[in-house]
This record gives sequence, structure tokens and C-alpha cells, in this order.
Amino acid sequence: MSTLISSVDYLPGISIDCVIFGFHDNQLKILLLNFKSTDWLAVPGGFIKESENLEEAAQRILEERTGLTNIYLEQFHVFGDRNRRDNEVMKSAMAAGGNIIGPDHFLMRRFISIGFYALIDFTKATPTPDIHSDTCEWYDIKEIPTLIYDHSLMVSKALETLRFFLDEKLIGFNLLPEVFTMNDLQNLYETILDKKLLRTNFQRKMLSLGILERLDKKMTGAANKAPYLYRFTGK
Amino acid sequence: MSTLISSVDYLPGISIDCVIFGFHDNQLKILLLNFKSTDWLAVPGGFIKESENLEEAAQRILEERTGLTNIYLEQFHVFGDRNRRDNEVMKSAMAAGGNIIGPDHFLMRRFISIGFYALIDFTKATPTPDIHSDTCEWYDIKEIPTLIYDHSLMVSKALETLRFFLDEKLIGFNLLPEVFTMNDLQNLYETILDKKLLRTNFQRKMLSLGILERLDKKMTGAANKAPYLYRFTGK
DNA sequence: AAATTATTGTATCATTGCGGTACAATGATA
DNA sequence: TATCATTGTACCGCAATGATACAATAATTT
Repeated sequence: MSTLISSVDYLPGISIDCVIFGFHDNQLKILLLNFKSTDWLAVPGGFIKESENLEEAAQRILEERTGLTNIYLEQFHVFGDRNRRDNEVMKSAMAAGGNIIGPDHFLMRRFISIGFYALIDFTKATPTPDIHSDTCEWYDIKEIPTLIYDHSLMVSKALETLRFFLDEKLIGFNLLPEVFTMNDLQNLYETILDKKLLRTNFQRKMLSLGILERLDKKMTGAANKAPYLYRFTGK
Repeated sequence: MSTLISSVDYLPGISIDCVIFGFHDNQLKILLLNFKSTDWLAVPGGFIKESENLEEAAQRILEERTGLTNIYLEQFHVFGDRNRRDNEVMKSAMAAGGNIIGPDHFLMRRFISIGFYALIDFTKATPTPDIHSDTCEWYDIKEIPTLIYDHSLMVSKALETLRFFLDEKLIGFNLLPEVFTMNDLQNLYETILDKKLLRTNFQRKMLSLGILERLDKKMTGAANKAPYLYRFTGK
């Protein structure tokens, strides 16, 4: 009857939570789950099997929520404060989903969560709710409601890390389709960094990196010069 | 009889390991423990009490090994590979110390370790072995032998992170005494980054940060101009 | 006490990177 | 053919950094 997870299958006291970024309509978005029959929103998470490495567990969790494999991801922080989870909230959330949890249950223990952020091509993802949630939907990063537990903190820390490594690791390209215009790329950067960039200088900088292959022009049908398409060539 | 830790006191399956950096004689050093009656070297580590936040646990572990409180530290990575620890090695290490461990013991389970790096004033630390080790000593970062488990990986990852944030977070100053010369500071930077820097430009850059207070000169007795002493004033 | 020596503090010049502006090129429409 | 919006690139100027030059100074040597 109950589909609740048990401690038999997973490492106790450790979870993984994933801040999954996507980009669409010039908006940076993340995937959030809605606990069944509640208003509570949470970042997708899961647990680690005895047979899995950490990154494998994260990849599995991400695949379950997005349908994608081989996702770009990085661990960015461990959240382990003594009181980071309110167990009453957990209990209520589970109860609303039809699962009654006793005080000695696996999930009532203290949990330490490893935060991963993931970058995916929005156009390829198929958001899928998990067993405890009604919905799995994209939320504009500028309009994130208050989240459960310390998940709001997770999101801001993930975003901070994403911004910090955007240039350093050239990770932004994971958020775009294979082929894109310089304008697409600039919009992505401006959205992530939340500031305007000068078109000419941005173009100069990106081209100087030597990581872009210039393809055919993109004939938009608009009454102006057609932009080139580019492909990211990690080198 | 046995002073071995038990799972009653600590969170199961999670450990903390600390790469503790110090600076002396123009050498960057880390503290390593030597398992009793073996050649095995390891980074100091410990476990997390139910009552502790992660950073509190790390501070406790660091105080036990160095005698210092209020240490600068940061978590830098989680090490959780399925086979990161060889339990036979763990068993032997414990046996050499007089502790016999059964196959179902707390320590025989899979462990996930949170890596912290710490920066301390070498002149103030009192390295102290733990219950399982004979010695707790400084090792020049350039001459680190092979370490137990994945501890070699931990050290290189910690060093990489230290280098990356050296300017960003101005963390180098935690490795020096309160008062130092510009030459001391430059030697520290050159050692951490493992490359020579131009004296004049280094001085210009450090002074332009506006984080140094110039004190009296340091009369060394040498036949040359006496350098100023500086104090770090975080702002 | 004047010359010497090693080191330190600072000024100066050259190069690079980046913010900002100007302008030519272009694909469609009027 | 003229117009328009957008794109690609060249150019100017400033700030940061690399590199060199030189004056200042604490002791020693003459």
C-alpha cells in the first residue's frame, strides 16, 4: 500500500537535492515539486543507494524528474544544520500524501543533504512529478515562492555558484540548444547575471574564447541583417 | 578497554576530514596523522554529533588536533564514492592500534566524508595526535607521501580550492602571524601559487586593496633598508 | 665620514583587457 | 531605390597589470 521509501534501500541520514536550471523565453527557471495536497514547494531530491556513487545518484534523481540522461551537474554545498528540517512539516507533507510516518521512521531522523545544481536544455526536458508530489513545474528564478525547509537557501546558493563559475567553467552553454545565435547567448548571460551587457563587447569576448564554431546564417525573415548561428565546441 | 567510537554518539555513515594548512619557513604545510604502529598517513577527521552543526563539528575536530579555537575553515567538497574506503585497511589500522572491529561495526559501513580546509597560524598550533595515531605532524605540501583511502585526492582538491579563492576571499592572511612584512606575504603567495611574482607589482596590488595597516619598520640588523611591518585589517 | 652593498618603496612606461562609440554590411520592406 | 532594424567589426580611451628604472635606507667597509 504505502510506497514510502525505507532505510533498507538507501544510505541513512543523507539526501541529495538538485537545483535544476533551464532557460526559456529569456527567463532562467528551476524545477520545483509540489507536495501532494499542500502548498509546499521543494527542490527535487532523493537518496543514495548502497551501490551508487554520489554523482550517479544525482544523475538518477535528475533523470527521474526530467527524462534526461548525461546531465551537466556539480555539487555545490552540503546543508547539514542541526535544525535544517522541521520534522513536523515532513510528517504533515507525507500525511497529506497518504503516508503515515511514525516518530522512529527513517525520514524522521536528522538528514544531511548534498546540494547539486544541474543545467539542462529546457527544450528537451520532460518535467515529471515524483511519488510525493502533484506537480513538477518550471518557476522563473525571479518569482520563486518561499520553499520548504532550507530549500530557499539552497536555490540562492546554487544561483550564486552558477554566477560565479559562469565564465570560469563556460557552463552556460549547457542551457542552450546545440545551435544558437549570439543574441541568444547574450540573453542567457544577461538573465543569469541579472544585468545588461554591451552587445559589441560581449560578442568580442565570446569570439575571442575560441570555443564557438560559426555556422550558416539564420534567415529569420525579419527586415534586417541575419545573424550567424553558432555551435559550442568546448575547444 | 577499547576507546573506539561507537555509532551511539555520532551520525552514522558521515565523517568530516580536515586539510589543515600552515605556513612556515617559506613552506606550505599540512597536518597529517600516523595510524598507530603502521606507516599509514591520514588527514585528521572525525564524526558529527547529533547536537552539532557541520561547522561546529569541524571546529571541534580542529581544536582537538591543534589546540586552536575560532579557526578559519570552509567546506570544499564531499567525497562519497562507493569504494572510497577500503574496509580491510580500516580494520588493519584499527587492529594495529589494539581495537578489534567486527564486520558489522559502525566503522565498517560505507562512509561519506565532508572535506573542510582550514587555515591556521603555524606559530600558534599545538599538533596533537588522536586516539588512533602515534603522531600528528606537519608535512611540506611538496613532499606529501601517499595517503590512506582517498585522502591524497582530498589534499589536492583542497589545495586547488585554496589557490582558487586566495585572492577572491583574501584568505591567505589567516596563515600569517598578526604582524608581517610585505616580503613575508609575497613568500606566502608564491608558495601557495607555486610561482614567482614581481615584487613591485605585488606590493602595489596588496597596498591598493586597502586592507593593510602600515606599522613601524622592522629593524632586522641587516645591512639594508628596513621593511615596514603590516597588520591585516579585513577592511 | 664617505663609499659600498643589499634590500625596500615608489615612479614610470608598455601592454592588455574591457567599456563605450561609430560605422559599414545586410536582409527585408516600402 | 530608399528606408529600416539588426548585426559584425573597427576604433578610442581608461584601468589593470607586466616590466623596468631609480631613489631611499640600514648596516658594513674603507
